[in-house]
This record gives sequence, structure tokens and C-alpha cells, in this order.
Amino acid sequence: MAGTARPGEPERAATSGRQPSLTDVAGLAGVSHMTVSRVINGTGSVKAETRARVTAAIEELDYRPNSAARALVTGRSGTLGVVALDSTLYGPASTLYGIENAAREAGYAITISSVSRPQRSSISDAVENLRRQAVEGIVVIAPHVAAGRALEYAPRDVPLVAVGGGETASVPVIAVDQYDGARRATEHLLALGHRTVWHVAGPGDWLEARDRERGWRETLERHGAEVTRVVRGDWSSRSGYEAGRSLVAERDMSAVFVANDQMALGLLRAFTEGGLTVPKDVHVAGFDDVPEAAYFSPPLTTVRQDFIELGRRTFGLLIARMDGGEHQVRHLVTPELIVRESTGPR
Amino acid sequence: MAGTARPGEPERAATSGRQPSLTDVAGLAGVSHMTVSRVINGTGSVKAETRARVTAAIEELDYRPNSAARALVTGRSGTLGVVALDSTLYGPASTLYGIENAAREAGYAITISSVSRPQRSSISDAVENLRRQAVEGIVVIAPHVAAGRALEYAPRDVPLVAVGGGETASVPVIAVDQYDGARRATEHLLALGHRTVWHVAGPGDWLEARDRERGWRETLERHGAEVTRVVRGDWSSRSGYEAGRSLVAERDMSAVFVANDQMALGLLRAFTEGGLTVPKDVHVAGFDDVPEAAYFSPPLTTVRQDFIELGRRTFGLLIARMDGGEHQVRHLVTPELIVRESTGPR
DNA sequence: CGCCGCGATGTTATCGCTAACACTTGGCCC
DNA sequence: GGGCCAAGTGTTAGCGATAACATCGCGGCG
Repeated sequence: MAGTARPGEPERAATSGRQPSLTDVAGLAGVSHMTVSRVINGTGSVKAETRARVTAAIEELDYRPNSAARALVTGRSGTLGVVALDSTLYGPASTLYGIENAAREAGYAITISSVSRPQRSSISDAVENLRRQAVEGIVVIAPHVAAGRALEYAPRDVPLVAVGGGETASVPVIAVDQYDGARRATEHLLALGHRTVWHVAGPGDWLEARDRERGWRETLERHGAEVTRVVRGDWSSRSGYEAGRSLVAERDMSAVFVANDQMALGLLRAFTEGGLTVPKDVHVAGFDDVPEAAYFSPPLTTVRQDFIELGRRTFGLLIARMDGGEHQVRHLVTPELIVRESTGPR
Repeated sequence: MAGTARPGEPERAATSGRQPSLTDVAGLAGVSHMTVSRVINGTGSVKAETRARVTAAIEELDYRPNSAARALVTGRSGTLGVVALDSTLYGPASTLYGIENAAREAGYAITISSVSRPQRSSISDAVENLRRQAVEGIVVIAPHVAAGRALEYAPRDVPLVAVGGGETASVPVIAVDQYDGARRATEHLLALGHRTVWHVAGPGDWLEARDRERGWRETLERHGAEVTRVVRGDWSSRSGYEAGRSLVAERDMSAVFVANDQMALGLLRAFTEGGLTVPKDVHVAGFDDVPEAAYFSPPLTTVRQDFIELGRRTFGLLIARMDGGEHQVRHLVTPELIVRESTGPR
């Protein structure tokens, strides 16, 4: 038996003050602190009996490794950072949830840094903020042009991936294929026999809004349908409502593709107030498939994005980046069209 | 001029490999590492000219303090943990946002640990998970009985506050006054002349559901109104829809208080399908005031909870706890009734 | 029979920072 | 003019972990 401490008379850590350290555990188990470290990390080889003694000591002292000390010596913090632009929205919140779950399973912690306004400076600030936390990698959830610009100047020395944004070549991007989703929705509406499809777009400085609009426009062009004027909202139900009011007046309007479900809700409301019945007078499709979409009046045809899956894949992409691999720039997740009554029989 | 390095010939950190350290900055500025530390932390006194030189060196090397080293020596990680039960819902997500904002302003980082299912063990796991990250304090957002039970066994050595949950005496709780909100909604409906008010409740193991139900029940009793049978949902629109279908059949049903807005949406849908018109045939009120509630068909009367404010106050409460003060157990935030068409004139 | 290698363990250096204390200089007071 | 104080700076000692190397038996093999 090695060491100076006698197992029969363990040196207990003072019950007061500070947390027990490796040395305290070692004292109690009658081994060196290095042996305890080996037991904890499963490295090296330790006799079964010794391991049992150490484990018991850890248990008794309720020992927990000091993550700061470990991070200092290993140079790895075990933490990833996520920048989210308005994490109260369903999409970002779900993506974050997916990322966090995958990260936790892999033993990483997640630190968040929200950004309320989509400005290049605030996004850069958030990234900088995370770097100060010594995160090992960063995810930016900000499908916004400002984010794209911010990422061009992103630090090179910390692995970074973007969700849903940026044509930047310098940062790998993962996203749901907005263009394809918009195409599906638009083609679905055209297939119902409409001469053309109107569009309520999202804010012009959001990449998702641009891609959806482009998907809609090019689908119309490909089918030789007239490209109507675009009404623009800001993602909110309120703006959808206003868009709806402006469309009610429009003659020869029989189908609308709205860039997200919340605006679609407002639009439905405006149509109802304006005396238009959906789907009898007008067909409406949305985007996102928020959990409530199936219970709108009428239930909304929409494009489903699997945010949880998106989050998981984002985490995988970041890990691959951190390991130095994975230089492919753009990863797309395919969305799915969910048909409901808002584009149903008249 | 002190030190051995000549300012004219700065010792640059190797461009390769590791991040610059205090010593690298010190070398470049021609001072000791301790002076650099003083400049960074604003402690002690440093001559203006020296400070300028150090600042320039920091800038040039793009130096960033190593948070692990700092945490190791100070014993403070500068990180707070948040446990959230389903952070994709509007309420928890907004509360988290409020907490994170307040924390960031105060220089703290936020680490999250989501819990998908409201079990005592998983909540304890999440807390344990955060402790391993050496957080200085923990917020548990989980207005659920399981959370309450988990908190009774919560570690004593890390400051912890709960949002919206638990009658536990051991942990300070901050919450929106659910009882009062339910009272307001119910009294509003009674004041419209209804003989009684029906209730679609949330899941029985959620404290918010219980408080809202109790607020409704006792208000009816206080006004001598009949207490009807309770229909129970699970917060989802789908369950609200089913509750609505079951209520459509009910004769003599003219007012419903639904425990949250999402269920209210489903209920409205079921009523529409069932041939009941709101507000003509039935009055409906919800709870939460999600951003979409104003655009339901019809716009929903509901009880607004200020989640952002709740988050800010939660952070304040946690900080107070961490400073050792603030032993008051229960803090309540008063909600507000927002009246819209769903309880409007017939 | 001595040496090599390996399993099991201990010793020492080190990560980057702050706390605590030591030291120098110059001005001011008596 | 000697001593004291404060400003400004440096030196040293850890914080609690892991990495790297050292040590010690012991069994097998040439």
C-alpha cells in the first residue's frame, strides 16, 4: 500500500468553506491525487480495489471536479456558444432546443447570447461575448443579412457555423431549404387551378424572407404565371393582418402564399373581417408549421420545418468543424408541405 | 522604465498556436504581468501613460483574458444556470430571454439545461449538470409539481430560485399571480351576465394549471355561481380542440375560461366547426396573451403575463440570494386582463 | 540469473490568472 | 532633514486539475 495517509484515519476535508478537491479525495482514499484523477477520467490503469476505494471517497465527500481547473490545463472548456436573434420565436427556440439536447448528450454545455436587434454590431458583440466565455465553438442562429455581414468578419480561431443564414463562403451554413419550401407551396396553389399566387413576404433584410420570395417568384415564372406585387410584413401577426387588409381590396386575388404562419394568422383574420371566406373565396398557405397552425380558422396549409432535426444536425456540423473536417459550405434540410383546409375544396 | 523588455523591440507572442496570455501582453508593453492585470480589472493604480501602453499591447495581440484561469483563482465562474422545462413554449422562452438579458448586462453568462419531461429525476439531473459547470447560481423555470419535489432536495450550497413553481419553503419563488389572473378573467366573464363560467384547465400536475383552476373555482363560489365540471387539456391546441368538441354538446354553456391561449385557439376552432359563434353564442377568455392572441378569430380576451419583466426580476432575486440576502419566499407579479372581441358585445 | 516490459502508482511541472505583500520614488509635514 | 504615506510597480505563491515522466514490483524469457 503506497502513500502516507493511513486509510484508517482519513483526512477529511473541512466541513466548512470550500468544495473538496482531488487532494481531499486522495487523502480520504489513501492514494495520490493522480490516482483519483485516473479514476475520474478512466485513463491509465487502476486496480479494481483501489478504484472502489476512490469511488467511495468521491461519494462520501460529494466531490465534483473543478471545471475551471480542468479547462485551464486541458485548454478545453466543454462549452459551446449559441447566438440567437430573438430566441422567443418558435423557430429559433426549437432550433436552440435541438442543439442543446444534442450537445448535452455529447457532454457539452451550451451558453447563450441573445440579440434583440439584427444589427451587424450587436451580432459581433454577441460572438465576442461568447469568446470571452472561452467557448470551443459557436453557432449563430440569425438568418439575416446583418448576420451574414457580421460573419464575414468572424474570428477565424474559433469554429463557427451559421444556421439558416449567409451566403458567406467563410462560414459553413446549415438551413432548411427555404427556396424549395416556397416552391412546393406555390406549386401546390397553382395546381389548384389559380391563375397566379400572391405573396406576403417577410422583411427584406431576412435571408429566409428573400429565399421564400425567390422560390415563389421563380416558380410563378417557370409556370408562366403573372408575378404579382409583393406585400411585405415583419413576421408578426399584426403585419400579416395589415397585409390582409391591403389584399382584400385586390380584385382577382384567389391564392396567397404567406411567408410565415404568424402573418398567415393575421391575414386570415383580415380576410374574415373583410368578408372573404377561406378556402371558399381564397386559398392561403403559410410557412413553418407552428404547432397551432392546424387549429387556425381554417386549419392552415403550410411548409413544415423540422427545427429539432435542424438543431441536431447543426450540432453535428459544429463538432465536425471543431475536429477540423467538414469544409462543405452549405447544408440543406428539406422541408415538407402539410396540406390542410386553407387550401381545401371550396 | 522598469522591466527587461525594451519597448522598441517587443517580444511578440508566436503567431502560431496558443492564445496570448497576460505575460505576452506584459512583454510587449514592457511591464510586469501584474500591471496588465490591474489595467484589465481596473484595480490598484496605474499611471495613465502605462495604461495606454498596456491597452495598445492588448489591442495589438487581440488579447482576451482566460476565463478558466480567472475562475480558478477567484472561485467565481461568472456563469448562471437556467433549467427550463420545454423552452420552446412562448412563456419559458420569453422568461429565459428576460433573464439572459439582465444577466448579460450584469456581466454574467447563462448556461441552459433543458428538460423535456417534467420528472423529478430529470430536473435533478439538469441541476446536477449545471453544478458540474460550476455555475454560481441556478434558476429553475418549471412550474410543475415534479419541479417542486425536486427542489426540496436541491443542493444547499448553490443559490437557487424557482420561477412560477413550488410551495417549497426552502427555495424562493417568483411567479406571475396565476390565481389573481384567473380571478380577473372569471369576474370579467361573470360581469357580462353569465350564470356561470366553464373552465378548460391545464394538466393537473402543473402548478400554474392548479392555481388558475383554483382562482376560477373560488371566484365562482364567491359569487355564488355554479361550479361546473372541469375539462382538462395538456396546454396544446389539439387538447383545446378536443375540449371544445366536448363542450359544444353542453347545453347552457355561454362562457368559457381557458387556461392558456393555445388551448383557446383549439377551442375556438372546435366551436366554429360545431356551429357556435364567438362572441355571439359563447364568450371565451384565455391566459398568457401570446403575440398571436389579438389575431385569433375572434381576437381573444386573455390575461397578459409580462414574461420579460418576470425574467428580469428573477435575475434580480437570484443575485440577491447570491449576496446572501433576500429570504422572502414568494414574490408575485401581477398580471393584466386584456379585453378583446371574444368577450365582446353580441 | 539478470534484464526487459508492463501494470499500478507516485512526483513534479505547468496552465493563466489574482491575492498578498514587497519595493521604489517623491512630496509633504513637523 | 528625517520619516511617513501614497502612488506606481514588481515578485511570489498558490488556485485544482492534467501531462509527462519516474518509480516499484513482478513475471517471463534469453
